[in-house]
Amino acid sequence: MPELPEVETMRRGLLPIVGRTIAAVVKPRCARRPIAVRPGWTALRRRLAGQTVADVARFGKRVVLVAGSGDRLVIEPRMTGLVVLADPPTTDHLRLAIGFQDEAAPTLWFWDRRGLGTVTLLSEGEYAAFTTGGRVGPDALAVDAEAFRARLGRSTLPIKVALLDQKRLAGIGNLYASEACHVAGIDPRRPAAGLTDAQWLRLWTAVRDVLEEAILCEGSTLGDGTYRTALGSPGSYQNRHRVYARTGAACPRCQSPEATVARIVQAQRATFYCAACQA
DNA sequence: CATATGTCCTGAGAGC
DNA sequence: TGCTCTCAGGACATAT
Repeated sequence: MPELPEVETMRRGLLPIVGRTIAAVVKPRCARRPIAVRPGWTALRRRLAGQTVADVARFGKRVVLVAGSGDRLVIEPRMTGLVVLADPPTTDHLRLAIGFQDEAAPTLWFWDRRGLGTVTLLSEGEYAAFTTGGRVGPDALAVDAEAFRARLGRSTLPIKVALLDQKRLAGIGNLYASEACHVAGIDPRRPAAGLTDAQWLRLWTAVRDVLEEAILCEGSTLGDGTYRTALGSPGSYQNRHRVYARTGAACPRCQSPEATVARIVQAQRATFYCAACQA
């Protein structure tokens, strides 16, 4: 499931399209129900065709293609979406194709097996309103320690559940929330509002360290093998997971056979942690 | 307002 | 073997 590091990796892999001119916006044949495209395919074609790609940005877990006009094409991969310049994993589940005037340039594909992803075209003003309007919080890598605490610290929710709330901070998903709590040595069940000063600093640092290390590893390709970089290669951070999906394994910090990774459910999502060293 | 729950979706894997 | 069932979880609508 693409979270901040996976989406940032996609973004970086898409940078070769900056400066290219969009020739066509295509809705691929799709045997299944098409994904949500707002405000509609006709508007996408009319407003994007002929536009130069000025930048490829990221906001939380969304990829943002910035057109020369100022329009932003916001792509949300959600669970199984991929934005690639390479061949998609399969020839079905193709959701969007963008071709460029340079015929040698590869096509940009949005592929999404489960079809939960969305594509939304926003004007410059609409995008500004979206990123500052309170529906989504600031990017998890864009906040300092004080802002990090301010966004999370008033909640009585378990800290791991609060980390998942995109209205507080954008970009952290289920995998990296568990990993960050482990690195910080904090029990994921602890109410956010009860963390100590030292724990807030450790958690802010851990979130940054985990996300940045995962970006360097080009994200996590899980067992289903779905996630790929924009050029089609898998990530490698799954080899460094400390607790995620490692139920029963020895805790990498305790290094003791008695201290094993536990799996619990919080807010209908799996949480992994070590009861021995996460207080 | 804050928090909780149900919904969407496909395919892998378990269990019989 | 082949069927059915469960599960994975990001974001949002709706309920409390």
